[in-house]
Amino acid sequence: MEMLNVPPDPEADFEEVDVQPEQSIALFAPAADYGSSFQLEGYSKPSTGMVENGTSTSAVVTSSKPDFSTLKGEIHLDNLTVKELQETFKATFGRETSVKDKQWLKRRILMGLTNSCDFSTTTLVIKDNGVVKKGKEEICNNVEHNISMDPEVGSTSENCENSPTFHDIRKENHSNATGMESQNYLVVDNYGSENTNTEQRATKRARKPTKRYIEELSEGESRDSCSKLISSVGHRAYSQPSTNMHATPGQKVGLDGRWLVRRDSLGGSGVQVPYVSRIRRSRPRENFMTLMPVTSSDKLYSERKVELEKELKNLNSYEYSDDDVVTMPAANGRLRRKHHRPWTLSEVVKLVEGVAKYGAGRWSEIKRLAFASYSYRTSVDLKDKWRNLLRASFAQLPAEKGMQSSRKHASIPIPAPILLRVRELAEMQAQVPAGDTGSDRNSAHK
DNA sequence: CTTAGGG
DNA sequence: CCCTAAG
Repeated sequence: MEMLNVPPDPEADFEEVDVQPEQSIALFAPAADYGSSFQLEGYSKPSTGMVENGTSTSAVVTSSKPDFSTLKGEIHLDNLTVKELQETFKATFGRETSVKDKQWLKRRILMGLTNSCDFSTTTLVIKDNGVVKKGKEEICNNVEHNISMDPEVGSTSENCENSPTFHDIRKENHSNATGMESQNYLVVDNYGSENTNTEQRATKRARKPTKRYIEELSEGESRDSCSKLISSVGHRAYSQPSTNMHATPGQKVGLDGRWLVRRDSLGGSGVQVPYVSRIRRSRPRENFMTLMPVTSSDKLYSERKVELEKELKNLNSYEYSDDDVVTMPAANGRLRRKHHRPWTLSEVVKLVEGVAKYGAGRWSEIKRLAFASYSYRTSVDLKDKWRNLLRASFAQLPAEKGMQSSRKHASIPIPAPILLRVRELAEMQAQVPAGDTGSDRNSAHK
């Protein structure tokens, strides 16, 4: 999605624009990135705290908006001269560059300061259209060394083989055309796309964080960054991109988190966690904006906004039109939807009978045969309810006083006889472990 | 699509 | 009741 969401052309430039002949290597930052960033603050005037995190990045990106410039220590790459950019580059990568393309320099520096799991390539010498290595062992050693400092990064051998160098060289061969005209596009978008691409190769073997993790992390952090931004404290290290939607509603960045991808490392593991929006969980509509070709960015953004508003409206109307859907405040303050359909006694009885007949675990079967008329009960619901019944029965029966506590898991007070029956079934089925065809149980139970 | 389990 | 990894 991220790929689709960004303008077609500018985005491809991760390979195309970025990988310019002379410096395909520079993509990758010094190994201990955070470390070096911090050091930078010490001796490198231009790069002081500049862009080691998303907030700063968006600050740079949205430099047309003065709001960010108030952040102490922030430097807008946009405002730097070529020479200054070159100095920053040097401070960042530990080597000189003769590139005069500001856009290119800016992007490199952004990447350099934001990547956290890449390796130093300073042992490489860049020359004309090629990359000359000082020696393979040397590089690998270097990589190894870096890895040893970061136990979470993937295998050494892979990193040597899949060194960014080779990828980049390869890429630059097949596409270089679209290049420059895209330069005026949002850096953030480029940033995002690069992340996506880089992620694929750099962390190929790392386990992908779950969608949920990503979303929740994103949410938490965007909240974070908002507050941090407002208070404007000096903690750049943890603030995140996609901030001030409030300050600048028409802002290109972040009305919809889906076209932002930030590059964070997951608990220092080097796994990259994209920044996503959690607005909608259902399937996207077919002709959703994100699939539209981009012609004019102004048009794009306004339409996006409209679309977003629609989306929100749908969401709301849905929640309020459906009797069974209520929003409940969750512990963390967010709203959570809940379909609450209290189990009726007859349903419980049906369930218990179903279990008796077909056996616990055959939820879909029970649902199909005994709950045909209760479309809202899914097999998962049955399973959940059974679990709760078990808990209730074992917790409550020994002493009839447990009544109150047992309701914790049961929507309705379950009559003791039923609970007894539940328990009976549970014990019986525990003795005769499943694995046979339900028919046995069926007959066994009259 | 189901199941099983954690949240 | 929700979510999601496994199968």
